[in-house]
Parts: sequence; structure tokens; C-alpha cells
Amino acid sequence: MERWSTSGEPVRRATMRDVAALSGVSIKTVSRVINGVSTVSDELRDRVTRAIAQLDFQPNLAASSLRRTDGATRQIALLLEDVANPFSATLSRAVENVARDHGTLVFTGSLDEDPQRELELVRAATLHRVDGIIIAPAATDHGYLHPEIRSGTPVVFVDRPPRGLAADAVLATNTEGAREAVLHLADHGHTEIAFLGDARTISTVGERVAGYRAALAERGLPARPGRLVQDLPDTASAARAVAALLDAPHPPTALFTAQNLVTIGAIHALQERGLHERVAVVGFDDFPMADLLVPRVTVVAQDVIRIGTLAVRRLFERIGGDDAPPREDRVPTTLVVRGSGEIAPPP
Amino acid sequence: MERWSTSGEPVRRATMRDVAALSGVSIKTVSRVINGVSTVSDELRDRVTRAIAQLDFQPNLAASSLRRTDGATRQIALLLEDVANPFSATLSRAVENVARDHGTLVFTGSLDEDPQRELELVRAATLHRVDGIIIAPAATDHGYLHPEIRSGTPVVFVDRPPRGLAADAVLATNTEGAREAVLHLADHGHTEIAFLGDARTISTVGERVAGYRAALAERGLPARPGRLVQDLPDTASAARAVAALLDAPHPPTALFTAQNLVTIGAIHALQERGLHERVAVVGFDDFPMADLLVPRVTVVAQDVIRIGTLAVRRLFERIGGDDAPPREDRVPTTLVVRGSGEIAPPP
DNA sequence: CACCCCGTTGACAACGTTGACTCGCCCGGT
DNA sequence: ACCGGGCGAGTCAACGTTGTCAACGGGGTG
Repeated sequence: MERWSTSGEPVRRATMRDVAALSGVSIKTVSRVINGVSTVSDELRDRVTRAIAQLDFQPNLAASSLRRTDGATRQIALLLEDVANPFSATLSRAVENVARDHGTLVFTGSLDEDPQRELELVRAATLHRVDGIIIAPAATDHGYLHPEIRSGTPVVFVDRPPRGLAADAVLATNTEGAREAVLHLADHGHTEIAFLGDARTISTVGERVAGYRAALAERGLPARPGRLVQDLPDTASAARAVAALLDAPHPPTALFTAQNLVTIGAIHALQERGLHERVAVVGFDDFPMADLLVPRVTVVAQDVIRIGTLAVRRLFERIGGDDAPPREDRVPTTLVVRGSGEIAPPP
Repeated sequence: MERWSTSGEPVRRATMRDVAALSGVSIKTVSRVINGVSTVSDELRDRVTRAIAQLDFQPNLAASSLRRTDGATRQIALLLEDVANPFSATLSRAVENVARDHGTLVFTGSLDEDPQRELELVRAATLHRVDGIIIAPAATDHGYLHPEIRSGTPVVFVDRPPRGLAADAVLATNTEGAREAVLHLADHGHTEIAFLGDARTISTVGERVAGYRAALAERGLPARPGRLVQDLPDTASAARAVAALLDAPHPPTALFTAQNLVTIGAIHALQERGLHERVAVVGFDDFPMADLLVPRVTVVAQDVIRIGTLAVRRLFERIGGDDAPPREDRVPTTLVVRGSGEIAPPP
């Protein structure tokens, strides 16, 4: 036998009016009890509390924030490249953890590197009057956010800096990380190091290219144009690009893959050719299973959890009224040595 | 020079009142224009539209849904085990895609297998008056959801069925999938097949055990109690459990790992012992990189995207007023043959 | 005894929007 | 000229809550 019947007339939710009527007090007293105002006598507080329990009353947060002076909705938006990719998913979890402590719900949305989609989602967020926005942007100009910030919705950037707008940002040390990766390969004897990255419209890619170039210069290695491949949007195209490099005359002996999916595509291509124990690889950004592959994959890891945590903390500071000038935080990367980056070049 | 100054007095957001004043019409006409009511003359519609643009007016969705008869907030909640794990992340993306078409935002939360956390998040969702909830539950009794459903917040279960409550559910064919995996191992000559799974409080685990037992019975193989290991919460404990099995007398020659993290732990343990080319493994649930490991990992894959899509579609049907009796949808699994499951037992 | 202050409670308006209703106008039919 | 109908626009109240202010009773003070 079922414990509950699910069918039947939908039941109206109890409101403060109902609670007030049942407990014989004014609506305002119910409000006071709910908001923990201390000037309510124990007896009334008791009656109200019991009525709330009896009616299963749940205050309507939307009505509340509509009326309140601060207008807080206890919702923030988190706009990421794609919630299904590990970087975004981990970030999302870090944000959720901090938001939970603030009694705040998190809306997540995927931008798919589409500026149009970014506009739509930001607009959806402001229609819902979120208290703040964390964004890993796809657009190249963020001036459109200015009215939102002016009207009190703080925005914190993660992973990629704002352009055409002064706003807080929490970023990885992309240039330094890339430099460290390439130096690592050079110091293992490689002189022919290729760079493979995704869309050059993404600012982090530019920083990583800069780090690559800096490291080559530092070691007195030539920066051959054919060794720098960009605009690889997915695993498959990365694999094709690596295959092309390897099949050309004077193939590189080491690869610096500047992004997650590119690293994976590269490994695919190397495995296919049986070169995965011959060609050195260092990837930017760690990924699950990197330590289960053969060889295990050396990466420059971003501290994604720290990035997310700092970003959401900053956001809550802003929501709390902090109006210091915008700040850019850089979170250092870590070189994780696992094997693929320590393969020596052929003699 | 900065294009915008971010500092200064926060600016009040424009309301319908402002738009009405600027365009010289009543507030109600503004409302009509915004809601696309056809009985507005072209001239007024024009004036209002221009005023909206000029003031950058964005309607307050919360106020709107407070007043509207249907009370829709265009928000749904998605409560998953952990948004950072690939299963949840993929599901989340599938839900987002459909929700987007309905102009609805998705707020995600992680339950971490904690029933208490489930109660808190469901409560947070109803405080925000979400239009519906999709949940992969951690609790073992869902009677507490009945008042919510009665008061008009539909709930759809994914991955795990409701208990103590009649509600829609979209689930994988766990028993059949597990059965297929174990039959596959048996048909490659294995007679000593171990089962490794996570917490037995999770209903899917029970179904997968049932499939395991059914397959053994079908092939006339004995179900030795020592071969059935459960309650492995994470990768590390799975690795330890596999190590213990392998070090015992009469070790199994094949493993059926009934969950993602368990599969990964098992592979770790096998690699450590150099047995990854000797002991066969079939995992339940696919995972990224499964086809880059050596050997590539044979799995029974769930169609996560389909599960998510069906669930969110069902939810929107309910939101739309469908009051048919609750339904349970089962989404079939697929055996993905890659190598690890086709290793023959030692002669 | 008049006065004021304090702690507790309630009445009322307001947040930004939409539903129900009303009002005026123009048109067609007689 | 009169009436009915339909259309465009406006008025008012209400959604569920909180801010403001006033009222009330009791106790301490001069």
C-alpha cells in the first residue's frame, strides 16, 4: 500500500498569513520569528514555531527579497565553458562548497566558447536578479557587463581576464606554467619542441604561447613557426595536427600541449603510431587518469579548487559590500612529473 | 583610458514604472508589451520598446512569478551525487541543454551520498520555489517529498528509484547490464569472477549484484561469498580490496567492477602488480580515457545523456500539467568491447 | 502624580509585477 | 439618432513578504 497518494487537488502552500491566523498573532510577528528578531516574547515565538511546523510553512524567498532593502536573492550564477568538462566541473564543486556556507544556491551554465550564449546567460542571470556572477568568459569584450556591475551585481572572472572592463579576476599563472613546462623539456635535452594549443581568441592561450617562447629564448632555442600550432578545438583535430607534425620532415621530439583536450588528442596520435614511449609530452592542466596511462603523463597542473574557492570568496566579499578596486589574483601552477615529460630525445 | 568607471553610487535598476513614465503610458501597457499581448497599438508598442532599450530595463522575474497565477519561476533544481564526477557532470549538461529551450535556469547541488544534505538542498530548492526537481537521491526514504509534490513541485528521479513515494524515474538497466558484463567474462572462459561495488545502501548496487548472480547461475558457476566485495566508497579502498583478493589463495581471474571509481581503483591495483594484462576487467559505467589505458577498458556504458534528457523532458511535461500516473523509464546499457574484458584466463 | 522610556506588538504601505475590471471610443446595424 | 460590440488603454488590488511607525502597558524617575 502506498503511504501517500500523489494524485488529487494540488494544495496551496501556507503563507505567513496562514501561520499568523493559526497562532493568533499578526503577520509581522511571524516575520519576526522567522528572521530571528529577538524582541519577540517566548510565548508568542513558541506558538508561531508550532504553527509553522504544523502547516509545513516555508517562507517565499522571492517575495522576501523583493521587499527587503538589500534585495538579496541568495542565488549566484556560475558561467563556465562546459559543465561537463573536468576543469569546469571541479570549479563548480569548489564554488558550491563555499556558496553552501553562505546559504546560497548556484546556477551553472555552459557557454561553449560562444559569445552570444554568454550574453544570453548573463541576461538570464540578471533577470533572476542573482546576487553575483562568476564567469569564465567566451566573449572578447566585456563592456556589456558594466551596467550590471553598476546596478549592484558583482562579477568575478575566472580562468580568463576581463577585457574592456575593470573587474576582479582569479587566474592561473599561465605564462610561468608554460615556461616551466618547456624548460623542463629543454632540460631533458630536447631542442625540437612543438606547441599545440586551442583557439587563439582565448587569452590564456596567448599567455601560454608567451611562456613557450620565453623558455625557448632562455635556452637559446630557435622558435620555428611550423612548430607552433593553434586553433585546435577538440581532441580529434589535435590528434590530426600531431600526426601531421610527426609525418613531416624533422619532426619534433617533444610536445607541449597547452590544453586538456589537446593533450588527450596528442596521446591518441602518439599511441596510434607507437611513439608514446619515444616522444616526450608535457600537458597544461591535469586530467583524470593522467597517472594511469602508459607512460604516465607529466603535466603543469592548475589548482582548480583554489581558483574556484578564491573566486567565490571574492564574489561574496563584493556582495557583502566591499568596494575596493578590482584585483587580479594569480594562482600558481605545479609541474607534476610522471614520466611522459622525461623521455629523452633520440641520440 | 577606461571605457567605464566601475566606482560610484550604485544605480537603481529601472522598473516598469520608469519605462511607463518615460514613454508616457501606463504601467499596465508596459506589462502588455513585455508579455507580447497583441492588443497594443503599434505606436505605443514602439514608444515602450524604445524606452525599454533606453533605460536598459530588465523585468524582475521574481516579482513577475510572485504575481502570476501559475507562479512559475523558470528555475529547476538538479541534485546529484557530486557535480565534479563525470556521470553527474554529463547528466548536468544534458539537463541544461533541454532547460535552455524552456528558458529555464538550472541550479545544481551535490549530495555526497548524505541524506541530510539531500533534505537541506531540497528545502533550499523549495524555498526558492523552483518549478521542479531532478534528483539522484542519497536518502533511502523519500516520503518527505510528498508535501512538495502535492503543493505543485514535480520531482523526477534519475539513476536511482524513489522509495516510499510514487514518482517518475529514469534509470539504467542495471541488472541486465551487469548480467551482460558477467556473461561476457564467462564466455571468455572465466569461472572465477569477482564482484566489486560501492555502498550497498545504493539501490543500483543491489540491481547490479542481482545481475552478477543471475549470470553466474545461468552459466552454472558457483557464487562464492568471498568473491563479492561491497561498500567500497572510493578509488583507494577499491584498490586495497582488489589487492587483497589477488593476494589471497585462489585469486579471481576476472573482475566485474560495478562502478566508475571502483574500476579505476582496480586498474591501479592491477598495474601496481603488473597484472593488468593478465586479469580481465569489465567495468560498469564508462569513464573518460577508458580507451587510452593499456589495455583499453571494456565497460558496460550507461547512456547518460539519454537518461538526463528523458528525465528533464519528463519534468517539463509535469511542469506543463501532465498528471498521468508516475512512470519508470529504463535506458539500456551498451557493452563496449575494448580489450580488458577479453583477456583469457590462465590455462 | 505626571513624565518618559523601553520592550513588545500590530497596522499599514511598499517592493515590481500581473489579473480583473472598467472606461471611452469608434464602428456597424437599424 | 440609438444601441451593441469590440478594441485599446487605464485603474485598482493583489501576490507574500518586510520597513516604518505608532500604540500599548509597565516600571522607574523627579
